[in-house]
Amino acid sequence: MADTGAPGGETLLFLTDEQLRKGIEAMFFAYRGFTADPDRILDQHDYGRAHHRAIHFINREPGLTVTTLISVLGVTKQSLNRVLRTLIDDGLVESRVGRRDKRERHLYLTEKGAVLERELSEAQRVRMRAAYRAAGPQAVAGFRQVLEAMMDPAMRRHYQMLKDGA
Amino acid sequence: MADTGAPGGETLLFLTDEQLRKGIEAMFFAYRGFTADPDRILDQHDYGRAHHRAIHFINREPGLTVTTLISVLGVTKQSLNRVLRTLIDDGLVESRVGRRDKRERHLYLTEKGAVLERELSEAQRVRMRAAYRAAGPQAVAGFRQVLEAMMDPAMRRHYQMLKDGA
DNA sequence: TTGGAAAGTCAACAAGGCTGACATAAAGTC
DNA sequence: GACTTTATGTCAGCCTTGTTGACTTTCCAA
Repeated sequence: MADTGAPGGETLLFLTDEQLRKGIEAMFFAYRGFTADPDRILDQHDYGRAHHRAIHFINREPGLTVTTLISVLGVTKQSLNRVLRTLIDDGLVESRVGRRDKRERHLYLTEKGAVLERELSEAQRVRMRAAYRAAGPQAVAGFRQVLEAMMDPAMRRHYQMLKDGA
Repeated sequence: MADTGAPGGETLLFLTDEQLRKGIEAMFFAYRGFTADPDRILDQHDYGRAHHRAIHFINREPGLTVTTLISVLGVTKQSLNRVLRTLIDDGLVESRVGRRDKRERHLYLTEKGAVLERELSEAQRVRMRAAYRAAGPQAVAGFRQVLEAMMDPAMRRHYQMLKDGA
């Protein structure tokens, strides 16, 4: 498919179906790379991607409640619970009863949990760093802009909230 | 975590752990948006994401063999076969015996398959288009550069091959 | 002619989504 | 104080989609 013939061909070239398709495929292939390194580590520990995600956000926002984590991850409580249960039983995550509201459970990584978190995130950062370095600062800015625009509003809110520090 | 104190602080700011983490989270949240619209359509048709992926690449490269598709998708033949079986039985995909090598099966979308493909990819393009438009051409270029750098070499080869037209 | 590649299939299993139902404790409301 | 709502946990069952392993058929190529 060639240019749509829309006015300003050059500047709108990036909106052709062909360009969009390339973006779609880039997302698909890149996401595979994105998860590949942590996946290998998780395998060794008998954990899955779901554990990684929980660990990531508990580390990011220590003391967050179960409800918040459910909302960030976009899964059901039953689904999260299964994962959380093993992490707590294995001593990677601690669940503390809320002080103000005793119904709430606040989640924290234990030292053991923090160790795994660092291992996972460092592996992921290595690849990210290489990609950033290869592409350069301008590209990185664009990368983030497009990704942000691609998020659902609810997800963008979570992202923004985490964005500028806890 | 502040600047590493490395030389050229400003230009290397995008390589801090904090910046890398934001990129990681952006990937996570954006990928959810990326798959959300097709997922809704697939639900209605009683298909899953795996079917979408197969349909996408068969459309992209009509006549590709099962082995190639397995390699592109990065799954086992048993896994692909289950998905492919339903698509063939439902009349969305046609499997033709190879002319030169009769062991090979070449995959094509039927008209019915092409209809669903267009529905799915159009939904995905709508979001992509909006994101591209919001971010602008420069950002899009950067987006693609970073994603490309993030891929595993084997995946990048597939991407490149598809990149410049079939 | 024989070895190996491409494909298909069967069986079994696991991770991680989901829904529905039900239980408990703690808050909040009237 | 009784009632309702919220947060959490848990049991049971289902689905998709990934895995491994075994075995078969077809057929190209050395």
